[in-house]
Amino acid sequence: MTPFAKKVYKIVSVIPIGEVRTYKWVARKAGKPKASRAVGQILKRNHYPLIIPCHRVINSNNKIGGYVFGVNKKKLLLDMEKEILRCLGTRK
DNA sequence: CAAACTATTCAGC
DNA sequence: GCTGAATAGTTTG
Repeated sequence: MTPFAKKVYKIVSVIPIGEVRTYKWVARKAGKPKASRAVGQILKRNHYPLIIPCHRVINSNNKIGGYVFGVNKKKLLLDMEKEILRCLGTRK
């Protein structure tokens, strides 16, 4: 576990459901605004996918970068989380 | 330690 | 909108 990775994990795990953050945003929070690519790599090779909502981390322009299970799955995942929020919030 | 790789980002056209 | 170059960190040898 590298220090930078640790920061990234913590930051990403703080992202709320239904929200998305960009690699740049995470990198900036980690203290390395230029390490956006490194962030993506860490998420890709992370050993704790359960505590790291990597599907909530996308590139700029709200575009999905990549995903081990497929970009389409990632997109659906985000949409699914929105429905979860709707269930919890409006309790509909 | 150095080289290669990467789910990116920015600038130029 | 697409192509090319640059940045920083992880991983592997």
